[in-house]
Parts: sequence; C-alpha cells; structure tokens
Amino acid sequence: MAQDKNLTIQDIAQKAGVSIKTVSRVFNNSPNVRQQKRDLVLGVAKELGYRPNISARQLASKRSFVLIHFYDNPNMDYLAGIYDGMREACSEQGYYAVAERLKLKNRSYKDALLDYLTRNPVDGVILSPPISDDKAVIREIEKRDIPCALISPGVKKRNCINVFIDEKMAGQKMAEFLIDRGHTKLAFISGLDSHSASAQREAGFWAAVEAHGLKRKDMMRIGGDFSMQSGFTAFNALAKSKKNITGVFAANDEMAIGTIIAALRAGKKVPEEMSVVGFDDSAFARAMWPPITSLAQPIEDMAKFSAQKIIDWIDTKDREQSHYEFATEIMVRDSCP
Amino acid sequence: MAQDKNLTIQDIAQKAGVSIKTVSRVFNNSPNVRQQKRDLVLGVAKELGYRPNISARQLASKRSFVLIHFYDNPNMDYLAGIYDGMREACSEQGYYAVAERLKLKNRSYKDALLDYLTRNPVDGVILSPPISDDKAVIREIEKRDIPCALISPGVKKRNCINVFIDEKMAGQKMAEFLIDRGHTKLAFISGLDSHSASAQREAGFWAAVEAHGLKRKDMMRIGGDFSMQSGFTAFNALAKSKKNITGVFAANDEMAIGTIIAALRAGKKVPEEMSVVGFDDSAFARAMWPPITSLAQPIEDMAKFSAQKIIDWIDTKDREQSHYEFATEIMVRDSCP
DNA sequence: AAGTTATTTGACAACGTTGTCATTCTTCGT
DNA sequence: ACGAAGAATGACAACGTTGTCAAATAACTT
Repeated sequence: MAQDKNLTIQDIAQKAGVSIKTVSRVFNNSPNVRQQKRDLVLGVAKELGYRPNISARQLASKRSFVLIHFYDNPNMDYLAGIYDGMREACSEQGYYAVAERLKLKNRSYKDALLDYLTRNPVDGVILSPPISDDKAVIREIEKRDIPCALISPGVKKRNCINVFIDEKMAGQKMAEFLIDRGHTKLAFISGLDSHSASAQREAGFWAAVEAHGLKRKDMMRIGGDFSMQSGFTAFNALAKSKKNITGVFAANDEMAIGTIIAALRAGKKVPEEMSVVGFDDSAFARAMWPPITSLAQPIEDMAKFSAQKIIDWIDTKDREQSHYEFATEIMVRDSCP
Repeated sequence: MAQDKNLTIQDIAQKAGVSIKTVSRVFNNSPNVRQQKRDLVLGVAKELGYRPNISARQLASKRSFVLIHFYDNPNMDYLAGIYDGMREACSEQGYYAVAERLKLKNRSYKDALLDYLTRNPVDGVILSPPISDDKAVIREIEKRDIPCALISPGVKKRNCINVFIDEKMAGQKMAEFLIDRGHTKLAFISGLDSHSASAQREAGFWAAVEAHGLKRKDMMRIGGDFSMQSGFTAFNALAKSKKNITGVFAANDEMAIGTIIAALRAGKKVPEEMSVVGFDDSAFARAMWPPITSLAQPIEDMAKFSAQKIIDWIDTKDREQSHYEFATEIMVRDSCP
C-alpha cells in the first residue's frame, strides 16, 4: 500500500485508463467527473499508495495549501490543542497547518499582519481570542477574500465560519456546580476585559446567582488578568474581606492556581475550607495539587472542525455565514469534588 | 523595497544582465560564481525585493526545505523555545520549521518514524532529549543520509552536529548556589532515568557536595520522574526523614513546583524554612509564587544554531563531526534568593 | 605564445501539477 | 429521432525553479 517510489498523476492515469487531468480533477474534488470514474481513480490511487506532490500543486495552482492560525494568547495548552486539531484536518487534505503570533499590544501589529499576508500567501485563516475580536484584522482578511474561521464567543461575523462554545452557559454551569455543593458565598475572579469571553463567563455567574436566589451582597467580584499572579492577589482580597467566601470561580486555570497557592500559603485548606474551580482544563490544572476542577472546551475538535470547514469553502467557493456551537464538560477534580 | 508583484528569477536576471541560472546559483550559495556577479545579483535582488518561490525550488530540486524537530518531551516551554530558534534560522534561509512528536513508549514509534520519513521528505533533523539518546532513531536518519543535529547532553555521535550544555557543571553550579547560601543539608530530586541529563545533573550535585567537604549522610537523593506529582511526593519523603533538609535541588522546574506546593500545604515556608531550586527556567517557574530560582539554558540559541549548522551542511555537503557547548545562567528568584 | 586545464557561464529540458480551451459524449426538449 | 445545450474529458501550455551538459572565458604550463 504505502509505496516507496514516488508516484505521479501520470502513473495513476495510465493504470486507470484516463487522462491526467481527470485524475487531477478527482483529487481536487472538482465537479464534472462521473462518479464511476471518480471511484475508479480513487481506487487505483489507494491501491498504488499515491500521494500528490504538494510543491507541484502549489506551483501550478498558485495556492499555498497553508492554513494559518493567528493568535495572541500565549497559553501553550490552548495553542497546542488548536494546532493538533488543525493538523488532523489538514493532513487529511494535504494542507499545512501553521501558527503565527500577532502581538496586539504592539502598535504595529496590523503592519505585521499585512506583511505576513503578502509575503506568505495563505489559503485560509483561523483566529482565536483575543484576535478574533479585532475588527481591523478581520477586515484585512476579508479584503483579501481569504476564508476565515473565528473560534470565538464574541460577535458573530458574516462571511466567516463562527465556531464557539456558549461561554455564558458554561459560566453558569460552573457557578451552579459550586452552588449545588452547598456554597452560598461565592467569588468570581475575572480575566482581561479585552477578552469578551471573560465578560460572558461572568454574566453566566451572575445568572446562576440570580436563578438560585442567592444574595448579591454575599458575592464578590475581583478583577484579574488571567495571570497566576492575579489569582494570587485575588486571594488576598478574599482573605481581607469579611464575606467568608467558600466557593471561588476563576475565569481561567492559571488564576485558579494562583488562588490555591495563596490559600495554601495562608494556611487555608483547599477544598476543605475553600473550593476553587477554574476554566480551560489546562495541563497544569490536571497536574496541580490538588488537581483543579475545570471547564473543558473541546478546542481540538473546534479547531479541526474549523479547518475542515475552511477547506470546504476553498473547494466549493461557496461561502455562507455559518455558526457552530460546541458542547463543554466540567472536569471534576479535588479542588472542588 | 518590499515589492507587491511576484518577481521571478527572470526579472532579476534581466535587470542584472546575466542568465537565470547564474541568479539561481547565487541564491543557492553555489561555488563558481565570480564575486563581482554575486554582488551584482544580490544587489539587484535586494533592490527589487525578490523572494524565491519555494514551491518551484522544491519541485525542481527535489528538496523539501523542511527541517524537522522530533521530540517526546511534552514540555511546551522547551518546545516553543526550540521552535522559535529553528524558525529564526529557517526563515532567513527560506526553510520551513516543523515539529513532530515521536512517542517512544509506543512500541511502534520506529515505524511511525519511518512512515513519516518516507511520506514527508525532510532535509534536516533536530533531535532533543529523550529522542536524542535513541540509537535506533539516529541510525535510521543516518541511513538516509539526512543531516542531523543532537541537542543533547548524552553521548556525542559522529556524523552529527552535537549541541549541548555541560549538564554536570550546571548541576554543580546549582548545588553550589545552595551551599553558598549556607545550606549544608541538601536533597536532590532526580528525573527519569531515561533522560541522561538527569544523571549528569546529579553527578554535578555530588561533585559539589564532595568539593565543599559536606557529609554525604546529610544529603538525600529522591527518585522522581520530572512530573509535578513526583515533586509533591518527594516532599513527603523529605518531611518524613529526620535529616532536616533545608536546600532542595529538583532536576526540573515541575518537580520544584510540586515540592513547593507540598511544602506550603504542610505549613512549611519557602524559602524561609526551606529553599528550592529548579532547572529549565520554565514559564511556570517564573509565574509561580514564590518564583523559582532555576537554571536557564539557552535553548532558543541552541536550536537556532543547530538549524543554521544543518543548513550549512546541506549547502556545502561537507559533513564533519562537531561539538558546540553553550553557556548556562542561574536565574535567581525568591524560592532561593 | 600556444596548448592545457580549471573556472565560470548559459541554453534548454526537466520537475508534477493545474488552467485553458477545444473536443467528445450525454441528456433533454421537441 | 434530431438538434441544442450541458456535462465530461483530454491535449497542451503554463507555473518558477534547478540539473545537465556544452560553450566561453580565465588561468596556468611549458
């Protein structure tokens, strides 16, 4: 099956008794090929173990076969998840997956984008938060007519593939998880305001509070920035208050870790005296002691799906707005069992 | 400078008044081009902002222009460092950087390698621990005559580019750092035995103990596996012993983190009652509270250098064994100030 | 200064695909 | 059953580079 020799379209065409152009059409999912021939060609190709030469494809078609993920969130777990998902979809279709960081806080990030886009032509783009919230970036990509997927809870854009989880519902689920375990005095540690996800998680938090008839004045809202450090200082704020908080919902795992470490230092037992839940189900949430209860979103699936949809768009040239919501899951661990 | 239009060799050749083949030679660092013409071509190319078309190059030369990093160490910081270093070197020379995980514990990892190597031709390989210690992998790569760099403290291989830090000396430096701060009862938490680096760090540890005339019986050696969890259990071993250890040297940062968290839970203050140092200078060592004193190795530089050397080898076809040692630095932080 | 040899250059054919456009086959309406 | 329109197919020329090999030029020898 897996042939050693480098087969060409020519070989397939010969063996199948069709022209090389027909073989080419089959491999490009072009229309106007009789199903019977399509099957024939596919069969022969599989039998011989043929794999198209990407360089030649690129050269002749002036396509790059590159899908790129622009990000500005240095969370390695998240990035790795997206990358793996992209790669899975890409390798099936002979595409390359590439990731590039775009630093939004650098004033020149837009130039960097333009520079990149002109130097390295790409066939499709995937944007993750916070870049997926940046209108200027989206505009530039649209202007070039490059298929684009937004993995983002933010505003849904037309002409884009929108892939997301229901952040508000997820936030509500986490808050209710705490409430179900008997906690009535809760704290929410927010992330950066520039990530719309944080605000939505918070909205879910308050919705749960409301729904369960808890008193707002028993709650705390502490501003964080997604960093471990800010989780640490958040705990200090908790400790200083007289509210006697027993359930903490951090908008991401790193802040949850910071909170727990600060709690331990202060001699407060987790989860016995205080339960903490995080968000993202990162590797460190799993490795931490105690391991952290966290909300997992299927980033890998989402990325794979996005890549597949983009490739569909490229093949069919038929671009309609589309929304795809993915399900989330609470990973229950010792920090709030 | 940065032209919009896609220039070809043709354009450069015309403007410079030479043949396209000469331009091609210049861009491939081929010998037998008069210096004067070389400069002329380079000048014109720069002026016009010419960039070679990689696909055409690949197609015509049957080279892939891909350097691949095979790894099996899921430490994302380390991977990102290597990737960034590779990319810096690669982008200067029009190469692609790629990373692929090879799971050594899967019995079929060798098949996976062969499969990969035949399916995706690569022009050069970089191996990091623990793969750099795997003779079978190296043999397969040598068999195919693919230039290879080993970022590894292990045995130096002929026919490979060997890039490394002096792990033993680094281990000694860390131990002496603790000793210099007055600690006389030390513990070493080892990593996996399959990583030769861990053994060498340990050798350095004992060398320091020896050199400073400390008593071996005041020391502890605890077996770990590089995981946070194992650092956690290592602390329990420490706490149980009567040795009254005050200085801990963990063979990597994750174990240092585990140790510190366990210590905090047990009500032991770090660094007041116990100092901990790690190894790798990972992002979490920096973000942890307290931040962890750790040994930084210049992985990014090492990877960049490796990639450059590989490209040199490809260009010159002149392959001599070579060794390159890089310097390390102790990043002093609060866990052992 | 002529004869060798080494170095430098260039013409032209690959490389393995896809785009274009002409050709052949179907299908359908009458 | 006969065109007409549409669908399916193929021939051949790109695509932008490098490999090969022959030609031109420079550098030595004697």
